[in-house]
Amino acid sequence: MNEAFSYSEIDAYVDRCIAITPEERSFFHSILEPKTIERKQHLLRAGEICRYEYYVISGCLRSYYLDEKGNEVNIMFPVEDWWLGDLVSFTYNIPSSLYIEAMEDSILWMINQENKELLFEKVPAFERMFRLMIQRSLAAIQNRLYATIAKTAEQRYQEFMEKYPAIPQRIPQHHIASYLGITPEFLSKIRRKLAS
Amino acid sequence: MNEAFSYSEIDAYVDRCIAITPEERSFFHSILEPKTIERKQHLLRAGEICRYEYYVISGCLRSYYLDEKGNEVNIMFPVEDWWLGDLVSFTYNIPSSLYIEAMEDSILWMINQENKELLFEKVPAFERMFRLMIQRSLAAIQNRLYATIAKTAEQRYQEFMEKYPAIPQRIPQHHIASYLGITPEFLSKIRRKLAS
DNA sequence: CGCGACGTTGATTTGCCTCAACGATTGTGG
DNA sequence: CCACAATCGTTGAGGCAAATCAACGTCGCG
Repeated sequence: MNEAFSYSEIDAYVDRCIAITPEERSFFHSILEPKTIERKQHLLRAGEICRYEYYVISGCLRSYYLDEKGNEVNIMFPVEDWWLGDLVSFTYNIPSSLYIEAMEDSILWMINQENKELLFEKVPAFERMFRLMIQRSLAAIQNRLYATIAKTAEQRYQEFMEKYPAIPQRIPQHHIASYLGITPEFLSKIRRKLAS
Repeated sequence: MNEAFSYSEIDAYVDRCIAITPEERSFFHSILEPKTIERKQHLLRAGEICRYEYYVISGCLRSYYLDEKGNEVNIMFPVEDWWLGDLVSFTYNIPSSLYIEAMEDSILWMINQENKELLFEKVPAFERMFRLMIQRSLAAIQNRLYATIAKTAEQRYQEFMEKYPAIPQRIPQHHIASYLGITPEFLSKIRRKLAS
């Protein structure tokens, strides 16, 4: 394992959620597996079972699915200090409907189902950490749903730019349009309008 | 406490998620508080802190928020065997942005923040049960978001009818329209089209 | 250089909203 | 038990947000 795989980021993440002993931390470290992925490569494809949950040390990815017309619909753009994976596929061992593609060369920690269970048994506090993580995801996706239902594309775009000002530098605009639930052409028109 | 407050439904719910001992079950029962609410009464209003999580023994409710124009936007229609509450408000003790109204006279179990923590300490398996519950909520709301982004109102209505065929008998149509993110008038037109 | 990926622009179409009006049903007080 | 209001669903005309389609300019890169 090379030195790009530092525990410091993920340790800081853990410390923000729960308090653990040095021994518990060591055990946690022991079940983390390193993973690197190059730009344009896929971490997961629809139909595969998602065997891991991933923590992003560095890099940028996108998760998406294909709608019935075959259009890619972007779900999220995980960057540094985010967790990602297909929780449903991972938990129930069923084929995923998601694709995950690296948008930049990325460095990740990964943890498999069996070891995650083991971790929960040995250190129940981690059950809490993951519950808190899911809870935050739930809150975030709820807000996104309400925005999609009740707000215009222009408002959603402005909120996206406020919330994730760094993402547009790393992700092509047409992918952001897809995330917002609009066409690239329409996003372009929104930007023109806002610029004037 | 009268006999309408039966443990059998919630016990069955627990048993579907985790295995516990009779003593653990007794402790769980000891922290449940009974609650009845009449049709048209509110269980929660925006601005209040959500002090409880609720399990529905019987009845039907709706949770909604007000968008910036003051329109009610329905979020879910909890019925028998569902959990509800405002997780964000409950967890972080911040004012809720949700309203919860009973659509029928309803019978609930409720559990407060302090006792929930106590439960997690005494019986860690419950941390798992709540994690699984949140996980299912997350999966459900994700699907709803993707449907809202990528599908037409007609498709969403048909999926709603397949998934919750019993709800339309209990909830007025204009509330279902709001849940689907469309106007009552447009839902009416969709129904006319589908009927022919 | 030439090709593919990306963003922009304009013309046209469509999904859904707004507003206004109108029955049908339910509920409620006199 | 009736009268009346409130609630709920429907219908139609018109309008707007956003999609579709097609064309074009730019940039980075093999």
